[in-house]
Amino acid sequence: MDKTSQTSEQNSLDKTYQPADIERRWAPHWEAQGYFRPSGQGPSFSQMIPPPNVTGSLHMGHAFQDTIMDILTRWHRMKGHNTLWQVGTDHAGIATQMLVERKLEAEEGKTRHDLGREAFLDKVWEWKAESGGNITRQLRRLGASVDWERERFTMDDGFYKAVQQVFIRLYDDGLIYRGKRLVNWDPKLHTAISDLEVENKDQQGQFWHFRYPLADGLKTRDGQDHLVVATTRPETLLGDTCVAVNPDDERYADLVGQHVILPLVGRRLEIVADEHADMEKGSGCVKITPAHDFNDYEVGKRHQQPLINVMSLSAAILDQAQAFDLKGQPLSGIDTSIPEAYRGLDRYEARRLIVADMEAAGLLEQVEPISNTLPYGDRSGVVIEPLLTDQWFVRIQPLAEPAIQAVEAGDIRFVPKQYENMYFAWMRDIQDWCISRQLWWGHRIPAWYDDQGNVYVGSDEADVRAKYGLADDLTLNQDEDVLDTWFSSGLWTFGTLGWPESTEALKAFHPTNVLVTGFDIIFFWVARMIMLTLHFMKDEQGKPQVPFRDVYVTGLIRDEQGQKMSKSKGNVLDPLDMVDGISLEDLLAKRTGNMMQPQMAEKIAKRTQKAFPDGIAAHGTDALRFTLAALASTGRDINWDMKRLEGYRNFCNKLWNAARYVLSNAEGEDCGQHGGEVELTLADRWIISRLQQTEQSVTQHLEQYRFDLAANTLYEFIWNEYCDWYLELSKPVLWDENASAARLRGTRQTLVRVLEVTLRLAHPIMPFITEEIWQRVAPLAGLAGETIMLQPWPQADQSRIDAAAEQDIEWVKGIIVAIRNLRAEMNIAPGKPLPILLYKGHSEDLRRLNDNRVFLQKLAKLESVTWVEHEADLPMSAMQLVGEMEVRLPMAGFIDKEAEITRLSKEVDRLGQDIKRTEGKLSNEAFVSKAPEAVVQKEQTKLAEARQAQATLQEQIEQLKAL
RNA sequence: GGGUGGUUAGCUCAGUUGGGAGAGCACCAGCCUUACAAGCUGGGGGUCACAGGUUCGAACCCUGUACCACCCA
Repeated sequence: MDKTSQTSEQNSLDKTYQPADIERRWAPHWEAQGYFRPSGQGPSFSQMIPPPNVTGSLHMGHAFQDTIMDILTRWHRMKGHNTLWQVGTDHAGIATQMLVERKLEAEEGKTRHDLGREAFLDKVWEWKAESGGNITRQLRRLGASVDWERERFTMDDGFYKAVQQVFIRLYDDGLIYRGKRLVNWDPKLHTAISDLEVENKDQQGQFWHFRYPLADGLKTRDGQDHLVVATTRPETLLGDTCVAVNPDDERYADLVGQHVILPLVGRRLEIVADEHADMEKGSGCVKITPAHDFNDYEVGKRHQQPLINVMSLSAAILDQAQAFDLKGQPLSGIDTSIPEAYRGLDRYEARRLIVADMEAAGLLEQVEPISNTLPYGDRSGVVIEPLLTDQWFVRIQPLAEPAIQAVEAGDIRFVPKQYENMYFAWMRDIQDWCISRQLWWGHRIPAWYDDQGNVYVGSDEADVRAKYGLADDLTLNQDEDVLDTWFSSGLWTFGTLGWPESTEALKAFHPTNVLVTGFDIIFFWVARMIMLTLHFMKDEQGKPQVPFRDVYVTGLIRDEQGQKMSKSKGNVLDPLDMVDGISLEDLLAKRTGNMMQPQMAEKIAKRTQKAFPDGIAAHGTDALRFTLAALASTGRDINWDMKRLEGYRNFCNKLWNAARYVLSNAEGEDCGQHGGEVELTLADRWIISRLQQTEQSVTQHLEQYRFDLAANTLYEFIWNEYCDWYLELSKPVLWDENASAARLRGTRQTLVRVLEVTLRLAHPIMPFITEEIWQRVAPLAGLAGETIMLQPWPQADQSRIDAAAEQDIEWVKGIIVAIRNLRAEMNIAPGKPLPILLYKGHSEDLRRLNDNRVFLQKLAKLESVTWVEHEADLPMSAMQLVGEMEVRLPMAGFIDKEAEITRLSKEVDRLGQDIKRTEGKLSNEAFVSKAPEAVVQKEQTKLAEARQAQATLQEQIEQLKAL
């Protein structure tokens, strides 16, 4: 884009702020100019985007985090740092595979097995090519200043190499092992999942109490010929191997070592003594099914029990059970037959039938309704089954230890700090991590097997043969499984910078400075990145490197009702719909189309119609970003509020119009950019002073990750100080035909320069509008530069903080507000010129009056201001106090006597309450003697002032009454 | 059951070593005042969840309770 054409085509800015056109011009321009690349100069600042799912789209949570990351990036870039924000996407194994499978089913009526592995993977890549641009398009629209030239994808060859390396090294270090273990098995998706992908849901369930007959004619102490065990999953009965009683339970002490007969099956089950049996619960006996329950597995291990698996990968009952020892080796000599009636039944059908059969056999003692929790797969939504399968695991303990220490030692800092506890709690109770997934889409495990089932780990077949000295004719088959997606994303910070090569990028940008992410992902990702990075990355002294210094944890964006946004609830908001706007029809189509549960569509449509009867208006990217920044407080939940967005869109408009005012008064005029004598008015010195404090404050808030406070500070300064007061104060100067050239120059210069600095301060939050305006304002401020985004970050100049000017302006504002009050309460038209008297003023008041008479007359619309020395010169008048000075408006023609008395009485009452409270404090001996001197002093001053003001007003009332 | 966070104006939320309760939006009244009606001016509105405690003084610190949310079992 040609910059000059852009500025010269239009002579003035549009009357209202039109973000769409501005944003579409600047985003591609910045990128094309290469402004997003690291400068190669100055200290490094780097962060990695948490890679979103490549085929997904950004939701509000992403927009929130990406905005924060961009604020940090732009801020550091302006501070002159060598800034890298690295972007990329994640292959998201299970999510993407499911999506493509569904599409395949819908479009071709085929399953992935119909296609075969290779053809299916081609389909996934096709889909990625088609939809993978979504995310990056959205990021660009949000103004994200990421270095697109370094964009990475977790399935890129280079990254895959890093993943392989990590796997191989961990295996060689003995930190990865393979074994037949119980895992969380998803019977619908046919894959193992990690504990983190399991969602536990409360529900009302049933506890079936079964009688297991004692073998060999034995009886319990109280004469029963059976033990009672209870279960929520009767179908697992088929895989029972023993019954446990508590070692301290005297009721069954003499039965330990004896047997019961497993009903329906007929197997003899040993009675074992184990702590796991809870004496208080039910009968105190518990059936043990080591192959189908995590707790039972541990019990079985303690008592050398076999593992008897009775379920298929689809959670149906097998035709014949499989028995294994604790090492996962097949066991012979155990009766693994399953009664014919149950063979092939789905787990729930089997449950019904087994309960019925037990009841028929008189072995069902009772059915107890209980509240329990069931584990669901977070992707499939079906109940997870603990299942004995061959899987790969990471031995986590040796990795967790240093990862805990890194946070304890402060090498990694969580912001807000409270999240460290969450991290510690999880890390200290961490289990080995199952990293294999029975999927096709993902990083294939670099392990090969020979016909004997021996395992060889290496980067490819040739490497394996060389490494293990295998004969060329030995047949090798690669493991069919892929790695958990989080295994690869755990390498994100260094894998994207070229590791395992020792690259310049790694040297410059690792460790990264900060990670911005949601708390829901601390375990999934943050913890794993810390563990893996510490293990693999060492600095030049060989000290383990952290992946990032700070972890800034954001809250979760919810809808207006505080509900989590989700596709199935139909309450998701696309950040770009906030930006561009969307009609109700399109929004409905978006929310109800392509649903996993179409029956929800009607309900969602209704809700959507109610929440957005007119669709969503366009607000622009800057307004969205500002809103997100303003919402970024330390809380855990953030309820999205369209009203806030609207408010901040209005704020953009305010800034826009302020710029229009400044430009209309400065363009083509002498703004001091070429030198010349400059005279600064009180208002000029005041706004410059306030600007320094704003710079200081915004910078400090950004340093502390308080984006909300930074945004508030900017809002406050721009609207309530620059616009409300300074622009108004500049008018009397600019419109004064007799104003000196130096004075005009000073005011124009201040208008322009303060705006220019403010734009830079606001740029990280609102990149587009600030750039657009800056292009016009910068030359007037005597600055050259291609873009605001490479200008220096403003630095406060302490010498320009001017307390005297601030006090004087407060005085001016006090008088103006007093007069506005009088007008409003006396119902006097805003434009009617008023004659004002000032009485009982001090010499300081007189000085201020003389200095600021013009400001007062213009801004308060005064006919005259008269300084009165003697009471005799005062006509009857309405009154407002400014400090001790009385601002008086003669009543003739303006004032309703009764109304004025009422108004003053209200004020007297209010002061009375203040006085009472302050007197109470000061009459408290303990307060006066124990509170700090300054606090007591303050209260005393306050009391004196309030008393005096009250007396003055009271006197005024008396005088009015006497009239 | 264990843990964490929260409860402040009608709504969404600030409140930084304890010292006169704030913002935006909404509401009421008046204004097209030559940057802005996406605006200007003025105004009403809160037992800071509840109960104790510490303190001269508590929205803030401590204890307990209730409710909400999330995490874990």
